[in-house]
Amino acid sequence: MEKEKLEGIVESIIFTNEQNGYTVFDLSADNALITAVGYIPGLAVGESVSLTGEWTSNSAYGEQFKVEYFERLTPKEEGAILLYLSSGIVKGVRESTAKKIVDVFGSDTLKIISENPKRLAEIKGISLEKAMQIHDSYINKQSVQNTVMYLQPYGVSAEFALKAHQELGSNAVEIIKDNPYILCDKIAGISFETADKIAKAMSISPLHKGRIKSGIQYVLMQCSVSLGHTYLPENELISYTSHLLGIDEFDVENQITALLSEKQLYGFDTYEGGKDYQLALFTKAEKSIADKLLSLRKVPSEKEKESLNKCIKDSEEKSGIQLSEEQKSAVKQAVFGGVTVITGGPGTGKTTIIRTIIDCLSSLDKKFSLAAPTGRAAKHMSDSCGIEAKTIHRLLEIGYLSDGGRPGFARDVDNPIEADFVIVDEVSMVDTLLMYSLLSAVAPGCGLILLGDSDQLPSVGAGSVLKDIILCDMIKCVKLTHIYRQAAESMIVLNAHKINNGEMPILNKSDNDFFFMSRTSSSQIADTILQLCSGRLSKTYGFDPMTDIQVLTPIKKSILGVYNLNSMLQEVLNPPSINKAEHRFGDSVLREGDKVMQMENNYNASWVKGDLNGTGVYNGDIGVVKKMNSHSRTILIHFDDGREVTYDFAEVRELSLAYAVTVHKGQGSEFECIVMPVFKCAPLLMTRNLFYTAVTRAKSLVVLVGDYDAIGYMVKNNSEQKRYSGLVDRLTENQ
DNA sequence: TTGACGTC
Repeated sequence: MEKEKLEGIVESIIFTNEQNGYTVFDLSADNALITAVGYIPGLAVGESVSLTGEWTSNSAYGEQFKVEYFERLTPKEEGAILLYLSSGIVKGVRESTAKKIVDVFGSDTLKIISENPKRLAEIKGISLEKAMQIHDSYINKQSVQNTVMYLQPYGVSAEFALKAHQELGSNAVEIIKDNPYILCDKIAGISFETADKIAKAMSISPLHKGRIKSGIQYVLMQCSVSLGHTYLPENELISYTSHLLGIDEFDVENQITALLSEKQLYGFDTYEGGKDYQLALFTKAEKSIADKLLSLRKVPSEKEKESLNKCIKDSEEKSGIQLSEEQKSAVKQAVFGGVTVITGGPGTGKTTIIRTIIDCLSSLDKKFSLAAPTGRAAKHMSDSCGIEAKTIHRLLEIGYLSDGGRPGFARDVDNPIEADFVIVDEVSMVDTLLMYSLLSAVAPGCGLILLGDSDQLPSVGAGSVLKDIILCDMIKCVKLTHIYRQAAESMIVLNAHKINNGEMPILNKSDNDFFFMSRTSSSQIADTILQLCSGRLSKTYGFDPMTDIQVLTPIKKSILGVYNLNSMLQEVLNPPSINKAEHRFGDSVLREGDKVMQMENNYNASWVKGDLNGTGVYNGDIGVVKKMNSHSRTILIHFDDGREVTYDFAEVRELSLAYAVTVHKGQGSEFECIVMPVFKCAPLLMTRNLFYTAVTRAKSLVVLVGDYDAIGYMVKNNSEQKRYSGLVDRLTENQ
């Protein structure tokens, strides 16, 4: 996006969050009234500001200018100064006082307030005490401004500069000059590179202690982000850090010791006699997860288990599905075992078990909440259980905390989830920090049921929580192995097992359901996928390209990414026509008849479903573009559960074409037919888990298109097992 | 390189 610069006068303040300075206001610039949003604390009507940022469109409020950097132009002439002081921006000064001061000091007013405040007391009605109070209030406002202005040239946006000022106080600039690294240590969102840039500009020594300490923590953080580690072995930490900072390993070791005594870092002895080092954040998270899981455990009594026999029987009659002994015992354990993990591959009956558990909990009059890590997985859970499931973030009520405005969860230790049971699906995608937040919000005594398949996609964030819980052998895990799906003898299931064992799948056996088409270039792969989806598969198998066939790909960008495949698929599956209205926005087009997915939560959108109506469309909802109206600038979307929602053209950015989706979004859903490009992309994504997940989304047909060697690479790449995580040790120590 | 989230 192109950065734009605007200058103008603040016309009115629409909203201010006093805690964090987030402000919504109208600005008159170039004879137009503009709504702008951004972090500008204490902004007042009448102020002149210069804003840098970009245009955004907000679903509920339309076009808005999002401010990243700002400059307040200090008012120079008397009228402007009077307006400025009258706005209430300086504590202790209202309109009448402002007028008195400006009458006396004219255009020197602000200079007097900041440099020679005693002179204010010359004015009748202003005591010396009040004069000093006015001075302090004005200087404090200036210090916010100074911090923002000092940090902006280094690429720190107003939002983060403000956080720095809040954290460091009115001497922020002095403190930063003394040790710029305090910025990346204390303010989430300011990077080590930014702090290092400021330090370089000030010629701070590369051996500055603050620099080395921050470097160590930065390396640990980077390794968690890019590799999923929650700690690093000593030798790796020292060598990466000394490399990054261009200093001696010995100097790094010294500061590790310092960080340990400051409790910023924790050390753990390894079995081999070495040391592992972990950021305090992850130590706390892993310790809490372990403590909570262990404390939730209960051993169900025989009497309790028997008491469920009738509920289970009723549930079986209702669904017409007979549960095996293995499944019945899983249900009993889940209902009375405090905390239970249920794992199993596709077709092993997890959905049947969740439904039965829900029936039992309902008949016991228990309150329960359902959740999953991605929007699409939550949607799938809702559909298969007939009860609303939320993303974990939504269950925890993500929002802005009152203390400083960082995003945070409203549900926590002090305000736990109001339920007797919390049931979470697709737990393999839950990372350490999210699990920590989730478990913190689970009240003592609340039942916890975790379901997942540890062979499927791991979390994007650090840790391998589900694998660790299974591995530690301290929490009751029910492992479902029997495959109930009618396709038990199909090649899809057989190949899924082969992939899991690191073997090549069997391809192209005649009369079967697992095919590979060799294509060398990206454009050949894309062309073949288009042919398959637009005709070949529906001719041969009778699949409906809109509902039965799903293209899954690992990435979003490049020729074989979601964006491009979607626009190519749109061309063949729903081509332009004079009968179909369309709407262009950004690089994309939406046309009547298109298959779309809602990509973010919109709590305000209202829907209609027959006689019913309500509000809210959520990330992962899938639908079809029914009608477009270029006069009212609206689009009607028909969602697959029957809800109809009218989108304003400005809201259309929340939608994306859904002919192709990422494998990550596909986890949790099933489709008749999967078409997947197999090609060399980012090695971190070319994993066995990803390939296994994609393949097992298919109920009756898998078609792989591309490079045979890429399949081999994915099958062999089980890099996810190489994540360093301390959770197993926390779960098993002291037991 | 994948996911989640948002104050008028």
